[in-house]
This record gives sequence, C-alpha cells and structure tokens, in this order.
Amino acid sequence: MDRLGFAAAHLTNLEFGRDEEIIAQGCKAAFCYQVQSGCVRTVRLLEDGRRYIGAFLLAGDVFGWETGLTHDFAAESVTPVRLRRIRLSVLDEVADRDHGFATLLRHYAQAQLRFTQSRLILLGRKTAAERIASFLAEMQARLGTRTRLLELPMSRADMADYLGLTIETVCRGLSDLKRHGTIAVNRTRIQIQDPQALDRAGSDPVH
Amino acid sequence: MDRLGFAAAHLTNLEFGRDEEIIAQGCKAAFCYQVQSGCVRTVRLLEDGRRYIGAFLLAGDVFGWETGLTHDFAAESVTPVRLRRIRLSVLDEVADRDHGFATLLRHYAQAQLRFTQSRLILLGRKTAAERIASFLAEMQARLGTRTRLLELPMSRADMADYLGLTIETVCRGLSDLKRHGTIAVNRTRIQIQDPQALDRAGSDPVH
DNA sequence: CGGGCTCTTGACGAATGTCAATGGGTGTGG
DNA sequence: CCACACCCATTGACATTCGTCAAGAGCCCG
Repeated sequence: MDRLGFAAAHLTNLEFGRDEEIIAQGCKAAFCYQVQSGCVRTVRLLEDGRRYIGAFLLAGDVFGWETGLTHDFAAESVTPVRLRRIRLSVLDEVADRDHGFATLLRHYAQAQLRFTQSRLILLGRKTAAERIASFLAEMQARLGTRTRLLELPMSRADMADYLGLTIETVCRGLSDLKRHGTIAVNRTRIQIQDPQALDRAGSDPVH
Repeated sequence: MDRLGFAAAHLTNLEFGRDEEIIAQGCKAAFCYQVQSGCVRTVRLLEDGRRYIGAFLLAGDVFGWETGLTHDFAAESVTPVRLRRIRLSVLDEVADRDHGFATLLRHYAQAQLRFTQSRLILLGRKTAAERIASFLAEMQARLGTRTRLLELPMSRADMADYLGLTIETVCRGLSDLKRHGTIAVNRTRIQIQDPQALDRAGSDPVH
C-alpha cells in the first residue's frame, strides 16, 4: 500500500497519544488510515461489556477501508501513533483511474481476508496455550525483529481480548512457556529463547 | 458477482455429489468457483485431526478467489452441488479490462472481510448458546426463507466445526432452545417459533 | 515515599469437552 | 414389504479447561 503516497495532495497527517479514540464504533465511514509509526487496535464491544480486538495495526498497515457505510469496529491507539488519512471517496476515485492501484487494493483485501480466516481457526479450535504461542510467533514476524527480543506494544488485557481469553489465562500461558524455558518474560518485554519450541507450541500448520 | 456470467466463454459447469472433495487443502490455486445450487463448505485440518470449517457457501457465493499461491482451505460439497468454474488468470484479466468488474471484486472482498471479522467476535467472545442462536439467525437470513422453517443442509458435526464447538454441545444448545420454546427441532429441520427470542439469544449487536 | 497501575499467582466454580450408551431414521438387501 | 445395519442425533456422567474472584507483588510516576 505504499503507493498511497502518490495521492499525496489528499493525505492528511495526524498524531495521537496513548489510548485515544481514532474511530468510534458505529460511526459513519468517511476516511481510511495508514499507520506510519506506533500501534493501533480495532475494537468491538458487546452491550454487556465484553470486548474483542479485531487486529493490531503496525507501521504500513491500513485500516478503515474495509468498511460498508459505518465502521463496525472502533480504532484506538495502543501507543502514540503517527497516521496518514485519506478520504474514502478519494481512494475510490484513484482506484477508478488507476488500474494498478485498484489491483493493489484488491490484493490487499484478499491478503487481509486470508489472514483473518487463519485467525478463525485459532479462535475456533486452538487451546489457550496454542493461541498465546501463535501470537508471540505472529508478533515476532510482524515486528520484524531479527533479534529474539520482542517489545510488545500492548498490555495483557489487549492480548487477551485479541486471543479470546482472559488476562489471567494469558499470564498463566506465558508463565508456562517461561517454566519450559521457551521464553523469558519481563512485562511487555519477551525474550524468545527457543523459537522451534514456540512454533511447536503454536501448532501452526501454515505460515 | 452475477456479472461473472459475461465471461461465459471461459466458464465450465461442474457437478458434485454429497461429501466430495472440490479443492484439496494446500493445492496450487488455479480456479475459482461459484455455487449455482447446493451447499459447499471450506475446511481446514490441523495435524492432530482437529477440523475447522471456514464458511458455508450457498447459491451465488464464490470461493477459491481469495487465495494466494495455494488454497489454505479445502472445499467439499455438503449436498450435491452445481458449480461454475473460472480460471483465476482469466478472472484477473477480466478485472484488468473491466473497471466495473474490478470494483465489484473489490467490494465483494471487503464484504467477505467484514463478515469474517464479525465471525471472529463470535468465536472469540460468545458462549456456546449464543453461537448456536447466531448461527440459526444467519442461516435463516441466508437461506432467505420468509417462512420460519429452516432446512439446514449440514450435519451437526459441520455446525460444530463451524462454531468451534463439539457435536454434543451443539445438540445441547439446540435442546435448550427447544425447551424454551424458541425453536422446534427435527434433525436438520428447524422451525423458528420465536424469532425475537432467537435474536436476543444470539446477542448480535450489528446485523 | 506513596498511590495507582498492571502483572502474576492461587483457589474455586462454571462452561464446555470427553466418553459412553441409547434412540431414531434411512437405506439396502433379503 | 420387512428386517437389519449403519449413521447421525441425543442424552447422561464425568473430566478438563478456562473464567471468576481475590490477594499480593512489582513498577512507574508523581
């Protein structure tokens, strides 16, 4: 999605601090956003307070474009973030004029769909321990650290709501991995000591 | 996706019986398919035999197009089905020539993504009873029966693997709804007696 | 140094999975 | 046409996993 840049005249730069609302749940969809730096979460609340996190967005990721008329998910900053914003109507116009860009958008949508589908199996069929291990593997891949030290941007509560678990279960899962010597844990700092054991614990058939 | 028809020269019609394999998991992606009649499921297996169903496809639905190089999910017929098949490379060509079709594809991908995301919250945060009620409501909407009689095409095992539950839990959930007078059950025939109670039981914030 | 976070751990309970037995329908072959 | 067998659905008893509630520890910031 780097070619978003060529519509530069229509881009607005924005900044948010920690834990601020970027998009309200259910509001009318007008803009989409690309993360320049920092981390954003998409959030959906049920009436009784249950919370679910649809995605964590990192530098380069785009959100808010998959929407229909309204945003089904809210978007909030996890860390301080810098964003670029573009009007959805402009995005559509550009896609109409520029074939290559339209193709890019379509492929991006397909990739997102594949990613989301593989999360379904995680939530539908994996145990708590497997979800946690998969999550750490995912984050290591996405944060792109060749080193084995992960600096997670999000809290345990965010992890829990992303994985369909509770805070306590996430803690226990991390502690188990620690006991087995697979990782070392210090708050949001995770040292991966045995990557193969981590992959095995996540039991990901693909990736 | 009805405009698939205008590439008629490249369409192949296919038929399958009950429980046949249409696409093998992990095979190279060459074609995509549209359901003409009947029901198809997409399936993913973990090594230890756990099974997950990604989607049920009904008449009009398209599958196999969201793929990268290989199909992450297998596709199998639930009932006897009639399908139309088109080569993915042809689909891309048509999208390159025809703006409107490219836009259609993109919007279809976005709609699928939104649907899949709302399934994440179902698997991540809903109880067994809520999942079952949501499923029945979904099927009623998709089968488009104005009457309140549902003829489910799939077995309890399929429902369970779609909802991230076991067969037994699905049965118990249906029995509970029956006890409350919300539905009547006879195998795959479901009579919805109290649609409002069903919606409440599913606690869907959107839709 | 103290207050308020978040994280961690333990004890317990509830929801769901597992294992097993039974029942009811459907299809097939006699 | 009937009988049997098989498959699927259902139900019960029990086990396990995960959530809930509660307490305490560590850390960050004023």
